Amino acid sequence: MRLRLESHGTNFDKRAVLREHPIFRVLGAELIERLASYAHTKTVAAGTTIFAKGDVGASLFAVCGGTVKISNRSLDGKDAVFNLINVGEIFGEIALLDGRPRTADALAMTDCELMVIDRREFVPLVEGRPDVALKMIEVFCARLRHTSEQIEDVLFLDFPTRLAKTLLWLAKTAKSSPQGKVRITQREIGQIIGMSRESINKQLRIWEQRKWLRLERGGVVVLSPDPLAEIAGAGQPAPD
Amino acid sequence: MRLRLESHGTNFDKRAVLREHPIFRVLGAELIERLASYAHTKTVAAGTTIFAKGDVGASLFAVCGGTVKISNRSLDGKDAVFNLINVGEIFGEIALLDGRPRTADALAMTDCELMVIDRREFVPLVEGRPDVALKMIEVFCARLRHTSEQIEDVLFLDFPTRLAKTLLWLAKTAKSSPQGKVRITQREIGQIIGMSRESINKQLRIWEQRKWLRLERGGVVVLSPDPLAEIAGAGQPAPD
DNA sequence: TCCCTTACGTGAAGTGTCTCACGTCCAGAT
DNA sequence: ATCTGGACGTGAGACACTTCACGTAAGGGA
Repeated sequence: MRLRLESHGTNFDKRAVLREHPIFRVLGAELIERLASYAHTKTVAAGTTIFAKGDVGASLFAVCGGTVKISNRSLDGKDAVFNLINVGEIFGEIALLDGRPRTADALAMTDCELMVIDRREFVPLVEGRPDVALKMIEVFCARLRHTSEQIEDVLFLDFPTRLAKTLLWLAKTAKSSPQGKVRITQREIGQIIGMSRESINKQLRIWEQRKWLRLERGGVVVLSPDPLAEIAGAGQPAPD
Repeated sequence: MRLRLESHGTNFDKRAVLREHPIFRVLGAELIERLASYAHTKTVAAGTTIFAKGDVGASLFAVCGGTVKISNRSLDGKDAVFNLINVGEIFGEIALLDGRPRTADALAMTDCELMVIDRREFVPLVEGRPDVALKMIEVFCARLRHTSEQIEDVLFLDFPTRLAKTLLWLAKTAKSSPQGKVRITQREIGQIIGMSRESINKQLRIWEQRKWLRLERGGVVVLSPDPLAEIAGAGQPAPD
């Protein structure tokens, strides 16, 4: 594991992050100050495991920089990616609030800057501030909608449709460079939609020949999102 | 659709249900009284659609009797069952709290007695009572854990393992008569785990020949749960 | 009582995806 | 400058599951 990055305490402004964050900005300046004094920051290198499934640690993480992969490894080594968490989002909120073991692994895909808030500090805050509780509930609702949609997709949609959908999601959501370039390996795409690397490759090559995208080592450049969106949105027919 | 059941207002004690319910019993007698006066009851016959995906109605349902199926229909008519809700549980909490359209269909599998609480009444309650908010968050956490596990299962486990697991879940959770008899059709089992009726039938017959269970019209009787539990728990190998 | 719908049982044929096997190319390490 | 591991490309074969087609049986309504 490379260590290109040193962990040196606070290297970004916790208060600013909290003030800008959709969940925490409902707090007044006073509570933000209080939270910021509790929270500590953490800088981790790409490849670091932030927590693993089964861990009992109960903290909330806010991503201040980088991308975190929420995934899950089966007994025979297969990986399933549930979600990618980017700047301004949070993760680990389930174990934070019910105190039970973590349901998945969290892995830093890139070098990451994280803010860590502990259950001991957060739960009293929620108890005293119903509006924070409601914000958290909103987060849970969004997660639940996302997860339900994932199940739906796996059960209902065929492979090209899911791939198109995932590609667009990655291009929109994740760390895509200026012109829709998504930095992700084909193997990782396979782990997100639960298919083999080879299958991903075959479909992507078909689309590359149609000039809808361009394949590079460690990345995909989406050239024309529209036909992909049509496939993704079509729901059933799925032309190819 | 038969109408063996008449809908005649309050035919069970709302207050008693609220007092006994894991979520609502944290409220004092006063708030229970207030909620009970807001909530109305509803009795629906088996087969009734309680709400459909895309509906904007924002109410919470508590099941006071019967079983409700939370499912989802694909464009080509396939059904996926996300969850079965039994006595003492609630459903519809996502749309209740974020006010967005329903993510799934809710269908009465049996004649059902429901209690309905509206967003207008519930949200102010949550705002005023952080402990209720925390209880709701617990419900969300449980849902999220269940849903994540479903995804894991679909992606990682092979067919017999999933079937064994589902069978045991049904026997424990659902409306099983005294000796592990589960009242469910093979088609419905297929919809829960996302496989064809024929595949379900073939595997069940293998197990029937081993005397692990007995098949009946509209039901499965689990005779010896232990070997099934072993298959379900095995995780990967999956003997058959 | 006779339908007629629904559920179960079962084989044959078709097919999508995985696995395996291989080769190529690139990037960073030594 | 070479080595070496990872990522991509691509075909052949295997196999699990689906679909289709059919038959049987049970229950409910007219």
